[in-house]
Amino acid sequence: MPLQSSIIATIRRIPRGKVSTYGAVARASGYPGAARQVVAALRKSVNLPWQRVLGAGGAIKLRGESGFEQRFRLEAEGVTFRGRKVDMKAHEYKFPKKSRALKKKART
DNA sequence: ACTTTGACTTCGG
DNA sequence: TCCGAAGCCAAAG
Repeated sequence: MPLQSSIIATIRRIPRGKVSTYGAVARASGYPGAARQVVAALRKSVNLPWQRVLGAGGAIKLRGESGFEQRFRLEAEGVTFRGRKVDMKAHEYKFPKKSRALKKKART
C-alpha cells in the first residue's frame, strides 16, 4: 500500500471527538518518522477529518485563520483544550497496533 | 539525479 | 515555556 494511501486510510479511522498527531498517524500507518508525509497527504486530499490531526502533545500547527478553524471544529466535536493544546489525556486516539489476525500468505 | 519543501519531532539551553 | 538546531521522509519541481 502506497504510503500516502495508508496515511489517508489511517486518518479516516480517527473517530469523531478524538484526535491524533502527525507522528502517531505515521507510525500507525507503518512509517515511523514520516510525520511530514502525513502533512503532504492532508494537503493534497480532500474530505478528510483533517482537524483531528495535531502536532506533538496536541498542539495545533496551523497558522492564521486555519488554526482558529481547526480549534473551532474540534470544540464542536466535544474536544477540550488545555491552553493552546488539546487535552490529549482525554481525547488522544490510540490506533490498534498490530492486528495480525488476517495474515494471508502472499505469493510472489 | 539533485534541490526544495513542508500543518513534524525531539533535544538542549 | 520559548527558541534554535538537527534529524526525519517522500513528493514535486
